Amino acid sequence: MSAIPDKPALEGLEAKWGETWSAQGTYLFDRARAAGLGRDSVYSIDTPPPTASGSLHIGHVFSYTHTDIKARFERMRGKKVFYPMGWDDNGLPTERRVQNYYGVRCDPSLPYDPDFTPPFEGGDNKSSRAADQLPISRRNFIELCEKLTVEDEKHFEALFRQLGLSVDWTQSYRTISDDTIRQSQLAFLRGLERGEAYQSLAPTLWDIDFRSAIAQAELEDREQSASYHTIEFPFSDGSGSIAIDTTRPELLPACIAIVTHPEGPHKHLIGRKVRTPFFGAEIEIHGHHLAQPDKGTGAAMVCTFGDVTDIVWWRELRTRAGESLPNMTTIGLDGRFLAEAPESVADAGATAWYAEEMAGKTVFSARKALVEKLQETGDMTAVSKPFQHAVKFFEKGDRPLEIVSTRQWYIRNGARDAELRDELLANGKELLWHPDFMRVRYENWVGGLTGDWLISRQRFFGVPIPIWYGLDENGERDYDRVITPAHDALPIDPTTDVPPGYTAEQRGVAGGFDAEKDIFDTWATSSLTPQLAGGWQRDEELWKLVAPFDLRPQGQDIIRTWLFSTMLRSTLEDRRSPWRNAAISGFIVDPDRKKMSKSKGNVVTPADILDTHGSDAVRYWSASSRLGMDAAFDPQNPTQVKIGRRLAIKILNAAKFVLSFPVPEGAQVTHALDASMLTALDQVVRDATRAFENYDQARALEVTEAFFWTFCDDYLELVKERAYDQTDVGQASAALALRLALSTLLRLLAPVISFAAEEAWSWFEEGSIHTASWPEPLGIEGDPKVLTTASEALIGIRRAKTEAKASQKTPVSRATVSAPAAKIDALRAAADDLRAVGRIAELTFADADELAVTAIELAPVEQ
RNA sequence: GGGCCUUUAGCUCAGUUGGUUAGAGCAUCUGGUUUACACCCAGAGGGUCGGGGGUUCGAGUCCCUCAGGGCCCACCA
Repeated sequence: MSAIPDKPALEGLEAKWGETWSAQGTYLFDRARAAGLGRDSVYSIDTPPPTASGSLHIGHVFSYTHTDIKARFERMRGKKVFYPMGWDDNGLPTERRVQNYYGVRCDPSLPYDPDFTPPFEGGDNKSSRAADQLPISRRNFIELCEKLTVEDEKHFEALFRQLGLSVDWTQSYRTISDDTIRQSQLAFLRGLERGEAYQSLAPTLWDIDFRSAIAQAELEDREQSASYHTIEFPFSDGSGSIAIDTTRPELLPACIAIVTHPEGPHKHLIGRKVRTPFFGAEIEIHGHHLAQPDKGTGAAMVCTFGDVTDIVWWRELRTRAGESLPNMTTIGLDGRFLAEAPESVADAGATAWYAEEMAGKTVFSARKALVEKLQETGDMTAVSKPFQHAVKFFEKGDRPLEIVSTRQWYIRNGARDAELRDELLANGKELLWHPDFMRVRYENWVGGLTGDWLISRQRFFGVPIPIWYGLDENGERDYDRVITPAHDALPIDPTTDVPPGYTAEQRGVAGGFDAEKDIFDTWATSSLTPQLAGGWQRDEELWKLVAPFDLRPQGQDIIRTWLFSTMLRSTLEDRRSPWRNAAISGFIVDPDRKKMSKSKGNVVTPADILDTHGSDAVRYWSASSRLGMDAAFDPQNPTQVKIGRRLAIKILNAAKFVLSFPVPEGAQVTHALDASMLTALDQVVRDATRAFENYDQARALEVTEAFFWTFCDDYLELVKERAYDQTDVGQASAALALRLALSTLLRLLAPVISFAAEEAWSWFEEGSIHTASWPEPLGIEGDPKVLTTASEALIGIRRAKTEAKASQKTPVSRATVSAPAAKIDALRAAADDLRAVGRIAELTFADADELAVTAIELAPVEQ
């Protein structure tokens, strides 16, 4: 126990208690006890690993606090809380930050330089030109990634500690650690052995700047300006032409077909042959239901590949001869046109013109050149005014995606497997969602999947795909001969490790082997966070104690990525949901209801807010919003934060006051008013407990807070004279009731107002409030009406004094409270306290329909 | 085009299975106050519950419909 300060204050509580909790191991997972008691004694949390290289924003504070509140509640209820923290170091954000911070870029062809030092440190986040970045080896690059993420993680941890997250910091993982790489590679190999992972050469959504394939879940639409270009395709028999509209005229050399609706206005042309204007490739007009009769001219050109519909047509259409359509690649992996025109181009002059005017150019420049040419030849008859239309982008990319054919690794996700899809939906139904309607977003996503999950990325910093390929006698990769490492050899890097049965000298030579150089998409590892945190295939005893996890907290924006992919991996590996509950936080909007984002410049740093208002205040603001609901935050005037701060200060002051009343030995609650208050408090305990159980921390806080203010403003005012006066027979009862209520209220508030509650607790109890037992109803039987009626009368007395413009301390010589008979009994039970608080010499009661102060006589003011 | 959420006082939000006169905090106004708390206390004013229709003895609450705000998915010639 510590001494009660003269002037309780919030300042310094974060540092003081943060150190104490850390030193005393308050939040450590008690694994030994948990092992003795079994899985049901544990509450395990699959904490979202923040992107280490990302910036902290107020949204982190918001959603992580929701989780912490639940963790603290479960801990006080006696659960052994497994609350780890992970760091997501993988992925493009880290690569990009390292490039700018150190002024380097990765060139995998360069050898490792053990003495390398970067050109500089601390570069800003503006993207610098690739030409200004020093090329370094992959290993050097990865070392810089590791160095910088460790620094970034320290900042996150400091903030999370200041916020008061009750994380067990000894249970942490990094997505780039050896353990993680091993588990990630192992999960992949097991999937490969079960036939869930496979490679495929297919059209792929491709980001030309990152030079990597990307997955459906990473797509986003953006509005782009475009124009319809009308192009005439002459019939091969010379009998006229058919017009099409396109926004991608530069893909004309890759045009492989014309498509129109089987019931549309051009249906009579289906099967006829046309030639691509200028380039002269002979193609056929096909019918397909996806061709919309009312769009453009009613006919469209099919190119390899302008958009995802082109992929469908390329796959599904057949010529009259029954042949599938060719893949005429024109755009390279760098987004520039290839050196040579596709072989379908029949016109020699056009082939030469292509090599001169389109080869090596970007989409934009090639389009300009070809449009001019086709206008010159008269094949392009019209160009519409620019309009806005949605184009697919990589969510982290800067230019529209192209579609190129590449060989990639995939994991089955139910898109083409009804049985798996149904299993994923069934597992989603068993999961308890908070709020429940979030399940629909998951179901929509699962139901709308168009392809398996593309997990390979042509990047550098991440988990290597742990395989090699056998090389044939010509030194070419034989994709059918995938060589895998033994499970106990993991983790491996195939670019430096040698596959079983080979020697290092056989790397890259005929009959030898070749490493897969791609890495896994960051989600392919993040989808394993329960396994990473819970010791899957590393510490099976721990895994049995924590899995399936009790809680997955996360934002609703990553249901399609993180939640879905984690569900998928668990379903494939264990045929079950990885968690019992999913708590989905809303996001933070500014006062204009716009989503906060860096580009809009309305992001405030959470450290400033915490410093200015205190962690309890910010925790209160977070707790006030229900799960799934967006919360407004105005950095200029954070109203809810200020209210939280006021509550925290009030808690300290009220506790100090209550503790100033001595509780005599053997004290009993004997006074009707005290029993009444404690009975009402029991109901608050029941309501708040049920709300916390149901993941409704906002309601738990609301009912507790409402009672707390009534407790301070009415009950405490009513009994303070009696509690102080040791000659009063009711003193012991009041002092004890106050003490019991304080103890209960502090524990009810501790999950939210964690620092102030701990501070006040330390004034009269040993040990941390956060490991104290959750309050149970006291069961003292009182009449709740006594307190509510006394409060009503008190308000009447106050109003009378306010209307007389008198001080509340003004003595009253006589007062009459009129009330219905039923209430008068309650008033009589509290008459002594009412007289004391109102300074009323003579208090009488009279019958009336409604409770009111019907007569009051203020004592003359002494001159 | 499909789906989900949302609309209650100037602002931020409660309002449980339908049940008296719709609540809280902030803001506003009027007062008080210096031995728990000025980071305080008391009191007051303020709402056609987005619009319309329906079910019901009774609707903020249930149903239909329209509109505003937000998000997700689809479309992308």
